[in-house]
Amino acid sequence: MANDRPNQGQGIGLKAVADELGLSQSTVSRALRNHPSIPAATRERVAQAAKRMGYAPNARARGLAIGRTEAIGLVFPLERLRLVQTNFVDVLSGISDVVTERGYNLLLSPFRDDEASVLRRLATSRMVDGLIITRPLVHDPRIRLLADTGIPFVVHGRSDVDIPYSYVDVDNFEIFRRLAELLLDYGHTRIAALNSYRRFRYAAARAAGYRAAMDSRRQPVDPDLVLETAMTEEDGVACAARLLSLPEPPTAIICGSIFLAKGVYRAAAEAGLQIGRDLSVVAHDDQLRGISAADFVPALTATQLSVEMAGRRLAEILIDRIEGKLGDDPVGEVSRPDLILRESVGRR
Amino acid sequence: MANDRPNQGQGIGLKAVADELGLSQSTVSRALRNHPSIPAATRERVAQAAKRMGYAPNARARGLAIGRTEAIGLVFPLERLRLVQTNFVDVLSGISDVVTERGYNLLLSPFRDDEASVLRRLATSRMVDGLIITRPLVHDPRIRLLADTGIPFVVHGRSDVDIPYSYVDVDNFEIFRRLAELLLDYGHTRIAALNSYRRFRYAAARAAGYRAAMDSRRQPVDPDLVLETAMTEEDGVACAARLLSLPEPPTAIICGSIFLAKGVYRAAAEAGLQIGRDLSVVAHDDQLRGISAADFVPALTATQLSVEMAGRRLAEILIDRIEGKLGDDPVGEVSRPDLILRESVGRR
DNA sequence: ACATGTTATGCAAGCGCTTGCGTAACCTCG
DNA sequence: CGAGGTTACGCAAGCGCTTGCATAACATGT
Repeated sequence: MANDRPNQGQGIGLKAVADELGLSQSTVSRALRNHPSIPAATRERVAQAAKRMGYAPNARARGLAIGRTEAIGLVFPLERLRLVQTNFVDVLSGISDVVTERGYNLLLSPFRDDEASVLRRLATSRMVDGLIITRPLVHDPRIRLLADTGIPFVVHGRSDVDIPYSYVDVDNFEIFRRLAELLLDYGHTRIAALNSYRRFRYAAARAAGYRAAMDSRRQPVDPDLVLETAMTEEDGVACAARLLSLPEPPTAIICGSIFLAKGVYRAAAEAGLQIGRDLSVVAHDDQLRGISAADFVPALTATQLSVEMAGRRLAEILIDRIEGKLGDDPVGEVSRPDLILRESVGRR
Repeated sequence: MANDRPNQGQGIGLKAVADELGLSQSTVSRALRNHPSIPAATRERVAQAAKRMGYAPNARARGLAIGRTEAIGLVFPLERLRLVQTNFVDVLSGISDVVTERGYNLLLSPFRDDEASVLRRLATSRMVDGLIITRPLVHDPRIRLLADTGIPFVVHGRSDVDIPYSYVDVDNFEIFRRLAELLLDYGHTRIAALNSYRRFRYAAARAAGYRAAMDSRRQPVDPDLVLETAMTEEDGVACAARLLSLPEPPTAIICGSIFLAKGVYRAAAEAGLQIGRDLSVVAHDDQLRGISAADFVPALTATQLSVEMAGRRLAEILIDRIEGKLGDDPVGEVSRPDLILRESVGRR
């Protein structure tokens, strides 16, 4: 005997509904799942009874039988929730939406330090049908790990690994390239770049984009003008202050995030500089809620891309893959930014 | 035939390990779960083999067999993630910690509008072993709904319903009462209160605490001084501005959250008022990360209680309950605030 | 040497659902 | 009116694990 308290109490099972109607479990199951072999009349009768009796399918048993849980997992470092200024919750929000629409559940797995083991456990225990991982490094070991387990997964961002995998990414190279070119077009040459840490693939790509733009105009890259920093307002203030106190300060600053830009605006105000005239600022805008480049004073020129939409696509691709709606080949989507010109840039 | 692709491919099952060692599934299962009837030697042999072969228990099958999923669910409105200033992620962080420690998983269920159906589905499908709900209303229908399904659950906060349930709460009455009394002790009588919306039980309790303090000193409560607002910095600025422009402005303000207090500080600065001298401010501090009452200038006098700890307790109580470590009676914990005196309060 | 323990392990049922296949009952038609 | 085709449903196996009970092998006491 496995269980001393079988399906009783609150548990209305398929069996109970079947008995009530004088049908077999199979028929009830099929009727509820709209199997074509069940005539509409029966299907209706069953639906009624199920509803009346308060039948709810047991997700555990169903999961075992169909070999799926109808849940996907999201693994991320605990700090990403703790950070006040982050695009993480916007991604999460996009994912949640789709998960809800498709009738899936979302298993959140924050980890403190040992991500690999969390990932492996989740993947091999078949607790979820698929996984999403975020912020890949330039060479990210998680991709191999997941590929080895055979679980469907999709990466928010790309990584330079030699195995195929699915991803949703933005063209980070292009983002910084266009931002830099815009400033070059306006006659700036001392252009600073506030970028994230280059161990992350997206930051590395942005650095390359910046360099490409400078190279194409035969402008030297001054290492003092390229800073690696976290993407918060405070860091924006600090970086801007540092840049502005340089013997030969930049005339324009590219910000990797809108939070950073906000900080730069603050620092400029404190230094008595007017944005758009004394200092040009451009940024990449993830279109997070609660903060908009258009509301900056002066309005901030920025490349723009919805990170919530990225979250949606991540979930959609993953679920399609799980349900076999995609072929066997991984799919990758990279969206290119729109550049919205506003008032934060002036001629040098 | 239920499944055309039985346990194969990546799936190393109990059966495979058993065959490898010439043992039965039962023995391997018991060995892995440290059942006392298995001698240490065998247990060791099995552990080795399992590790070597990369055995990972199938969570779905285990869940069905033991009648538990070893996962708990957290249901909350999607906006709570979207809000920039919120204590939600701190609660989440406490919950995550415990869930990880106890080997459970966390199923996140954000909902857009129809919370009841999300809740019911989660509870009846036995997809999770227990649920946490947050921010109860004064009379919250979710409690009855969950109680009816029979699933273990615990509430972050209390509600005035006539069925027993488990909860973790803070003494909100006491928080506002003490804050008000402190100000009264300093000679203030025109004391404003920035509270949340009174449909939430915690806000109603705070309102009552404020009133009790005023009543006990025979001070009239001026309705113009009691505001209902969201708990953000912006709202703090707006409310303070409104209060200060009153014909007879308050000399002291009680803030329901530290974000609100931050806004009040800003508004006071703009109005040229010095906190602690021209205007006294006190607040309740959930001890969120990234913002501390001690770091305010001047340092903010506040009642203090860790909301992350509340998150931990919620998860601990829920899991203990699931595992039957608690009796059948619900447990409730309400913590009383510490009041930390700093420099934001002066004599009237 | 035999009854009685003790120890180490296996058998098989069961968790609640899905699903391949089988089969009555009914219909259609030459 | 019987062969062949539908239609509507049921049987039972199986998903991978846990666990109550049975049992074989061996040790112990008299």
